[in-house]
Amino acid sequence: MKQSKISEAVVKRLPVYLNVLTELSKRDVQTVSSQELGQKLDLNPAQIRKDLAYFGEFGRKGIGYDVSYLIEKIRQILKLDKPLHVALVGAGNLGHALCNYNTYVEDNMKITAVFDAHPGKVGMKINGLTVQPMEELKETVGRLDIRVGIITVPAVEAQNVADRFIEAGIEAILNFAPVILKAPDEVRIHHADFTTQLLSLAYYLDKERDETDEGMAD
Amino acid sequence: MKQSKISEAVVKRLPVYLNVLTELSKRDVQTVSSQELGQKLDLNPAQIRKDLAYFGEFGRKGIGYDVSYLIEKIRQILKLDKPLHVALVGAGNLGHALCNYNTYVEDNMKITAVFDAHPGKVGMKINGLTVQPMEELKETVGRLDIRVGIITVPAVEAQNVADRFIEAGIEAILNFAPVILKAPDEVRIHHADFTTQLLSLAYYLDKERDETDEGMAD
DNA sequence: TAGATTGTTAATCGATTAACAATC
DNA sequence: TAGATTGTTAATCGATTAACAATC
Repeated sequence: MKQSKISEAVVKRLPVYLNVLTELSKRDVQTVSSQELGQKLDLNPAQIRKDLAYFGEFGRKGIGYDVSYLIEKIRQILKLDKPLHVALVGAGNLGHALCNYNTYVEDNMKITAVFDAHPGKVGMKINGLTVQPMEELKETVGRLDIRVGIITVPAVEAQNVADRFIEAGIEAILNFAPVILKAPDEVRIHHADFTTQLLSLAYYLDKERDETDEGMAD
Repeated sequence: MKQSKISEAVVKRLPVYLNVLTELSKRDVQTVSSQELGQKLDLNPAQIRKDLAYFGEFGRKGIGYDVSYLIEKIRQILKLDKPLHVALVGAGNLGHALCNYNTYVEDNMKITAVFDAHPGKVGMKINGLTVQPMEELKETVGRLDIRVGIITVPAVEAQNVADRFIEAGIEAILNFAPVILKAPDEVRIHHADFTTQLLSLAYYLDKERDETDEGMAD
């Protein structure tokens, strides 16, 4: 388990595998081959086998992978075999959306505290949780053993929130604000800004439409 | 302009550049070097120069890049030099969040129609837009020249929405549901499911905490 | 002129894919 | 045994980085 060598690309695919496997499990599928998985996910079967092989020998030659067993193993790898507590700052629409999502709950990841700097938001109930003021962040994070933070505040406030998270001992942050956060190397930061994703999509639009209609556009 | 050769990695970075450049522009910064950009974005300056050089010679040796000019050029590359209309299906919290975001508006990208399959949602006002029933999707997409679609519905409904989009002639889709969508090759699909992103974050948590506290945990 | 910085080629690094022996 | 499929090594492919001539 020389985890140091495992690339980000591999790690990013693990939850995707988990996703499909959970689907299969619900449909009572017992066994799956790398080829079947590859088809479903539009990935090369060799890549899937290689990804998994970084962490151990989970399959059986000639047979494939046992769905339940592989789910269990991937959960272990992702450290989702124990409940993992998450804090969220920013009780706007996006914050609400994330709190109401419960896909990750069955994966042992759960948002257990919500904060907002604006007094108008404090006290609100979101999916059973009460929005707390920022002043309570540090104490709550410690008390509930929260290790992951989500930032869903406007860009200007994001770095400040990150600093608070770091100060409180958060180990990893998922940032939805369109800002590059500064943080010490020990704190893992992932960027989930969808503005960027949306804009990049435009590149792939058919040019023809512009070129062909050049003269008659408008 | 052999666009065929440009990798997805490069295209994904362009909006990020645009972001920082817009920031700089607001602060009336005239000129920026690849080194400065690299520092801000935590990227190798050579990479930034190379990315830009795929599309033309936008800088001046010994000087750097003119901020406004580079913004203009990147907008052109991303086809954001003209207004680009976007439709969104799924008027839940996430849909609301995206509609209220206006970061991309200054980038010429705008959500101009919102749909929802559930009668309870139809007629709602979101940021000036009225939620329409799915039946009106095709007609509206045609009339408003909408070319990009965003899916913010639950996983089970996502493929159906995608099919409707494709039927209506949408060219690119940003999908927030945790499902791999099937679509013809001409339609570009980007995956923006944050469940996956959140789960992968867990991998990077410090194991020590588990190992050290092994005996005394709980 | 001297210093800075681009655009670009060459070198490096890393990730994906193909191929196949091992084995269920 | 024959067919299927893994785990893994080797080959390929692609992306990042270094280096430097060109030039502002």
